[in-house]
Amino acid sequence: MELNEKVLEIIKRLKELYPDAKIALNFENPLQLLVATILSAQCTDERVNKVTPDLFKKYPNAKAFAEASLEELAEDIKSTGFYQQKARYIKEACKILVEKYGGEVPKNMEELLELPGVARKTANIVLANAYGIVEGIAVDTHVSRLSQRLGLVKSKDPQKIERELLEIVPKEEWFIFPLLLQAHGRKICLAKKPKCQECLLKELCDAYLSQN
DNA sequence: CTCCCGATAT
DNA sequence: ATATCAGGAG
Repeated sequence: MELNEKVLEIIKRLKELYPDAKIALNFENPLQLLVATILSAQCTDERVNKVTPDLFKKYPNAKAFAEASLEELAEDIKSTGFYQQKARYIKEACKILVEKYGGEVPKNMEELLELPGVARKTANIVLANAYGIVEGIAVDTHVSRLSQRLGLVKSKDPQKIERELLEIVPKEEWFIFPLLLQAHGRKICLAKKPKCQECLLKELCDAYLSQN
C-alpha cells in the first residue's frame, strides 16, 4: 500500500474510533493553553489539569504571571515536575507577552518560538487549538511514537518527523491528525506495553507486523 | 548529549 | 524499591 493511502486509511479508522478527539488539556483562553502546554512537558495532561484550575484563578493574566514570585510560582506547579525550569519559562514568557504583545499570546509561529520554553510542539498546539491556525503538526511523544511504529516516518527527531508527516498527511487533516494519534497512544498504543491485540490498526502497523 | 524533577504503575 | 512517563534549553 502506498504511504499516502496508508495515512488516509489510518486517519479514517481513528476518526471512527475517536470521533470526539480533542486536546486533553483544559483551558479557557490562549494564555491558559500556552501555560498548560509548557507545564505538560514531560508530564501527563491529566496531571497538568489538576494544577491549572487553582493556578489560573491565582494568576488570571500574563501580567500576574510576569509579576509572580518565582519561588511561589514554582511551588504552585511543583507536581508537574521540572518545576523550577517551568516557573522560569512561564514568568519570562509572560514578561515578554506583557512588554511586547500587550499581554496577548502572539498568533504566529515566529513570535511564539521566541518565548522561553516554547518550541514547535508547544507553538503548534497553541496556534491550532487556541486560534485555529494550523501551520504544522504538533509532534509530542505520542505522535512521535505512533508515527514510528506505524512506519509513517523514519526519523526520530521531532522536527524531522514533523516535516515527514507534513509531506504525507493532507493539509486538511493537520489539525485532527495529532489529536487522533494522541488519543490512540493514550488508550491502545501505549509506550510500554502496547495493546496490539485490541488495536484496529494492526495490519497497517510496521512494528506489529515485524514482530508477528 | 546532559540537565531539569514529581507522580504513578509495577 | 525501582522503572516508566513525558519537551525544551544550553
